[in-house]
Amino acid sequence: MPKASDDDLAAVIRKAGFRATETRKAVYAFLEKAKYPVSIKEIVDGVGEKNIDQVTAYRILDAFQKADVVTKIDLRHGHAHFELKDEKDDHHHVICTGCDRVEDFIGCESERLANKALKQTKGFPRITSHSLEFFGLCNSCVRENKTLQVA
Amino acid sequence: MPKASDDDLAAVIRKAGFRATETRKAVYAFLEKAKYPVSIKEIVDGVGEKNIDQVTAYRILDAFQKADVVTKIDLRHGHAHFELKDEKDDHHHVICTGCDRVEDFIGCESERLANKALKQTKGFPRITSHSLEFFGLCNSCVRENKTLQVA
DNA sequence: ATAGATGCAAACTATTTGCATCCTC
DNA sequence: GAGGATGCAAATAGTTTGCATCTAT
Repeated sequence: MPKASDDDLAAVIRKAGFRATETRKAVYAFLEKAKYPVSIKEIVDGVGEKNIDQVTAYRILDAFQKADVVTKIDLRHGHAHFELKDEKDDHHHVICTGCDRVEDFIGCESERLANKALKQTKGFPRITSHSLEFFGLCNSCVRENKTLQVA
Repeated sequence: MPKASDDDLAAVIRKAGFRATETRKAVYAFLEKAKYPVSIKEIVDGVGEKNIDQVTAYRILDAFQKADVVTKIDLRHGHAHFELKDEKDDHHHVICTGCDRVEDFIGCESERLANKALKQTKGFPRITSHSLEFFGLCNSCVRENKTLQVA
């Protein structure tokens, strides 16, 4: 993700169509430094300084999604996770069903697969988005002999 | 899905490791005739005759999942959808973000992609499951000029 | 008969809505 | 100043848990 310096941050947010409030800058900055998809709770806690309300977090994430700045991801944890959308690399995740480990992977070939899918369907003119995640037990969970969760 | 005649139903359920109760047979039969992934509410309503409790539905679906009989799917509708797992064709879905339309598609090449993913990760020995869904507006929603939902 | 299955009530978690107040443009 | 943004309280939705009762094996 292109690191927007704290100075440009406001500009980035305005370009997305929003007022560059402290709260939004804080949330955006937090998302920028997050290594993996974060939950609402992590955002609220992680923003630290500026105390932001959980409801506000939901609203900001919602707005960012609509502005195509953020992606909502289902890690099968029972609640949503979010990350900044990166136009260039369409990456996806490998998620451990035993612990919280998440790793990225790129090269999902979504265009090709989407076309393949469109050829098989009757009612869709085009695909606009997709989800793809892989699940498995990570090495340390395998060592600890954790059983595979249904997630 | 191999249609289990109402007679074999009990056997199928027992083989999965459960007691073949009326409730389970009803749920299984309903899943068998469902054309697309169904929600808990649809199951409870659809089973008709035998009034089953929502909680029981959750528990049965949970058990079926653990027995690898059922798959839980995220259509981005805010609640889970379920369908019978079909060993042979690993199919996925194209979901309209304007209405409830869902179509199937097969050939996700998950093995190849999963291997590709494993090569890029450091902490995972193998992939045990995956999710993949495509989203877009269906023809009639496009005609009605519905805006793309973030879902 | 016994352990698993079910129903009902109640708890819990995630997310959304209403409204008064605040702050950016 | 005006309209979008935020916080607080409260509602809603989905899902889970506890426990007494029932039933398939």
